[in-house]
Amino acid sequence: VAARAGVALSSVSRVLSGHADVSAKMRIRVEEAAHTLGYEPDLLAQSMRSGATRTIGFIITDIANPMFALVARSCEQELRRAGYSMILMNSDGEAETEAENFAVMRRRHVDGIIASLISEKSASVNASINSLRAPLVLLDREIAGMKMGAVNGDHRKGVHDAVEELLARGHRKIAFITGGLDVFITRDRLKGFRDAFAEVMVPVPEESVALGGFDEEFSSRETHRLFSKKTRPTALLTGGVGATAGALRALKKLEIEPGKDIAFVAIDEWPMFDVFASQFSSVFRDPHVIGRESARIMLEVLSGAEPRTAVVETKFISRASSAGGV
Amino acid sequence: VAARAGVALSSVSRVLSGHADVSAKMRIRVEEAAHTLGYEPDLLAQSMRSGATRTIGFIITDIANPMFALVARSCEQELRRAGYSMILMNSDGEAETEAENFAVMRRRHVDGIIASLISEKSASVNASINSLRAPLVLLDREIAGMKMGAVNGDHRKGVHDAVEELLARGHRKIAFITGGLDVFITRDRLKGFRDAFAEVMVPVPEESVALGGFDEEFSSRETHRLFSKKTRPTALLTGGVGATAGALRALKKLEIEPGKDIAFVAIDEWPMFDVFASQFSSVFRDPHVIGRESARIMLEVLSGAEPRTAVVETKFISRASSAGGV
DNA sequence: ATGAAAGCGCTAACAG
DNA sequence: CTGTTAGCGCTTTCAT
Repeated sequence: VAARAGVALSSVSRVLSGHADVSAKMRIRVEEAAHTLGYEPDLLAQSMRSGATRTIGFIITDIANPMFALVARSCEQELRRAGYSMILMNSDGEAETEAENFAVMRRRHVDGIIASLISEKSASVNASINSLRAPLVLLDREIAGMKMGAVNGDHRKGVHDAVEELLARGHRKIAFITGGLDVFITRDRLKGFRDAFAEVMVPVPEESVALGGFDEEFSSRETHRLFSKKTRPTALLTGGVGATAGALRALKKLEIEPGKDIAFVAIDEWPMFDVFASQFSSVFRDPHVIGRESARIMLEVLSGAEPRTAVVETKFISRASSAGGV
Repeated sequence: VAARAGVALSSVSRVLSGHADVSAKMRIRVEEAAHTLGYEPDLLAQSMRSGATRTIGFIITDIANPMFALVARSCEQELRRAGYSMILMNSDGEAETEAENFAVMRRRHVDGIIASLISEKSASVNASINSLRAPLVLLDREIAGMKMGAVNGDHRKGVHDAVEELLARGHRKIAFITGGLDVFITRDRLKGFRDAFAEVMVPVPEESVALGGFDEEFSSRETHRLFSKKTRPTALLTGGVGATAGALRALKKLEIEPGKDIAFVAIDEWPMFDVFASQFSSVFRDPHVIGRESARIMLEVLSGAEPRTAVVETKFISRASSAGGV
């Protein structure tokens, strides 16, 4: 190392780690030497000593989901500014892969993990989490009895407002397609859905609710099933970009025009939404805020704070498409 | 460590690293002990010793660009299967940030870097690259005199075919908006643009070519400028998802309908393209192939192979929108 | 075939 | 205030 400044290595270390107890002379001398030698600290060795890698794991189903890509960007920015790097791993929708990703993160000694779990219920997940030494921040997931950070959307609100409007417009048979009940986000959305019906004392059309997956295939299949019936729903609500994509493809095939033949509300927006889907009502949440908050909570916890839950608002934005199907 | 199998640590190491020269008895005994103790190797210490971190840096402008998100997903999958992890860093369009990202990667001792540089020309980039010990794979960039891997689209082909069709339909004043000439991708696209004009002996409408940035703002501004003129172009070609988004927003404001008032071809597709933009002609390239190939080239180089350049085909897909504006 | 010991680059504890 | 020394968890000579 740059101990060729004529001093001991420990003095160098002290200077570069900004320790007190160093003379100005020493400081200058070392800094000069370090500079001319183009010295760069070896983060690996530092990590090994300190136990902290200044590395955060980011585990999601699929970075190609535009919502997650936006979250990841803002999260990475925030982490980077604080001197942390992000290790990205996709779980590809496989619980097994997800568990393996957690294991890799543990072996890599990441300082923390920000994750959107496939399911809160799977055994592998709980094993992964329990054996984790690093703090965890979950995105729209809730695991009881564990103290961890979280960023949760106020999904109930957005969905409630959307359904409220649909009900006011006279819709009764409202279809709702999104992921399964094994994740907080769906439970919260469903709550909004049910609450809106309850408020106007209308029974929930259980047979039109399809909760099973965020993937396009599930949504496409369920849309087909629900809208091929003789008495099809008059409105459709899809939760998540994948669900929306699958539903829209299916509707196209069925020659049902969303916003005209049926009322339609998309939960979550996607790239160029304003250009191509500006007539679509939506339930909006700001992915930038989600990413930023998840990073901030993580950084707080790493500096000793108690983990907290950030709630991100969702907003129903009524546009032309919710006026269809009447 | 699990030297409580009653043997020396070195033997344990030998067994777990699959070394030869170990008796079957020893192997079994150690594996058993390792298993019961739930031993997991410390990747950090391993890296420290071996010098290899099994970590690949992925540096791009913005993971929220859907094209890059798809590339990143496939790339990460491929790397993960080979036991490597991906560290993601966005450059946010800032050369300075990009350079800093390279520096962080170096300090982290990543085994390699896959990057889509902001510019091939900036001083900071060349400094970053030259001081890099790790192999580099570039995405659609070409830096002369350096031996490195690359994944380049055959952009010339796709753009050529698109412009050829537009010219055949009688268009002469064809606008072309995309990034600057300081990156291979633009130069290759421009070549296709020029070649198509040359083949039919028509002069290139230089005043309608705006090469300056992949961001929406640039594209939006240039679209405004070009299509506000008295003799506006009759066709528009936009290179990249950002450029397309910016142009479409501007056209909307100008009340010019792409595919009807003017012919329109988008280079690169985006999420739900098939649902909302199915009438749009496009120049398509498969991001999955790009991501996969970039990972493969990296893995090859890491196992001692010479870096190579993979060429990914691009395909002009003619749809209704290229028939507009005649 | 196995054990003992050195060392990767750094920081922290202890002397001086 | 500064130098010396031990050790993070692992792999790898070098002896046995």
